[in-house]
Amino acid sequence: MTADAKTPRERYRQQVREEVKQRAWEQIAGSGASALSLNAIAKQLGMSGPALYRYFANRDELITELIRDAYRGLADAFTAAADASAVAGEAGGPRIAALARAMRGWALADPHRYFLIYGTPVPGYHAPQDITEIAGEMMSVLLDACAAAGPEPAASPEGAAFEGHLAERRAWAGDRPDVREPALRLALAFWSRLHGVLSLELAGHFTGMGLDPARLFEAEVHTLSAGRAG
Amino acid sequence: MTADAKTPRERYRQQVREEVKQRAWEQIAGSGASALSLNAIAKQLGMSGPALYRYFANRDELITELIRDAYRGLADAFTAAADASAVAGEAGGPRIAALARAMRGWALADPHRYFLIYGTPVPGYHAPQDITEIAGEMMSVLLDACAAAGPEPAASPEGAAFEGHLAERRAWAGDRPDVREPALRLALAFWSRLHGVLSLELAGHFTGMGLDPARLFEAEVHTLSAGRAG
DNA sequence: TGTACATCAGTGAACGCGCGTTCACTGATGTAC
DNA sequence: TGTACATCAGTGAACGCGCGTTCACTGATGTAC
Repeated sequence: MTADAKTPRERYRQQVREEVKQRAWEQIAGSGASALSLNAIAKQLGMSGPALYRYFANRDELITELIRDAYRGLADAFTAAADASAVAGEAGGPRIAALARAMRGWALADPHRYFLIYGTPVPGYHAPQDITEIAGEMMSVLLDACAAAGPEPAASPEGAAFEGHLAERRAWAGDRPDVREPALRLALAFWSRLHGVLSLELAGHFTGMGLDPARLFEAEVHTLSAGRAG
Repeated sequence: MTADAKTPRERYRQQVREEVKQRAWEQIAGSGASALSLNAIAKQLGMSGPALYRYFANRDELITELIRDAYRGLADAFTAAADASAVAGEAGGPRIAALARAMRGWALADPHRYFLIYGTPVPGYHAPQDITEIAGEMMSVLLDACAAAGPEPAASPEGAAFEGHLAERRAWAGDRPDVREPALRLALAFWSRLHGVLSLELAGHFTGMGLDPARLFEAEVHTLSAGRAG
């Protein structure tokens, strides 16, 4: 009953599913996610259109699977970066910077995969719960790094008020009393700032301006990680 | 030859064009930009499909027009907010905060319009030059506010190095020697941070977490505008 | 080891659909004398 | 003011296309005795 104990048929099934998804990604890279066509994928695989219905119930299931894989990939990239950082003896700011760079590297490796998660939302689409859980897993790795960086409580009254708000809305961080509000705040800044600079880069808004996206990204990383314990 | 000296036919033409665009927006709001269909728009307007070709050369021209209008709208919102802020006697931080809130208000009024500019890029699409110019006009209003806020040069070596990079890549700011590098830096932070928090909000990533997007936005506005001359 | 049966991958035809776009045409509106 | 002509909005038919999906079927692979 282990994952390896598969019949040849099951193994083959899974292999074809993977090939279908790979072609799907190629198609998305070429013409966008909305243009994804089951028939076109089948043709590229040398089979007839209806054959794909042996592997996916319909088009929506394939897309959901792609989104799930995208989340899974980003979560794994985060985990791998955190582990490597730990092995290297980093913590605090350097650990946060490592996560940031892992995020950018993952996004640059396949921008369409990134946009499938964080791009224009598909009207009417709601991610199934297991995908939400993967997103939570990702956030958990980030929260570990942020908590370990020992961020100071906000100095300004506005900042303190914001942390008060976060104290009331802690559900998204899971049941983790060790993660204090300054860490929540740092994690949210990490997420939204890096997403901001990264999505502008991936969409090409900087290249038209003659700016170097890598330096803009590093500048934001610096604001998040500089002077943190580690 | 003024804009008002229009023949009735020209006036009617323009009016129908506007109606077409309005229906196009409604359709985008309902099923996304990629599902925009000329035939469906025509049906909603009570005319046959081919009739639209009297008003738009093809589907691409209509989409480009929508994108142009979106940029125009955001630029106008910026200008209006800057003017109102000036009338109110604000400058520095408050002026920057006013621009930020104008940006959010504009985006919330029609999220799809926002995503048409800043969402997932359409593969192969390149905006015509006049659209780039509108983007520059928008940036110019932002730069005015940033320069007037008198931001201090970066304190850290990394920050200084970044400003050195910006000094070499000033083309996007136009020929404006009055705008120093700290102002460029502030404008880029404004743009990327607010886009980050705003696009996560519009895509619904916060609501699932139980967070209040308005407070997250204001927290970022605070980092950009607090303690600035004004 | 061989036979009988069940499982399942893949095919080809078909359904209904909506798309963008072209074309030749009708009929109303505007213009010139 | 009236007539002749040009302009132009809008129609309906048609083209070719690709889509998602269903269905009844063939043939290969695996399973049970």
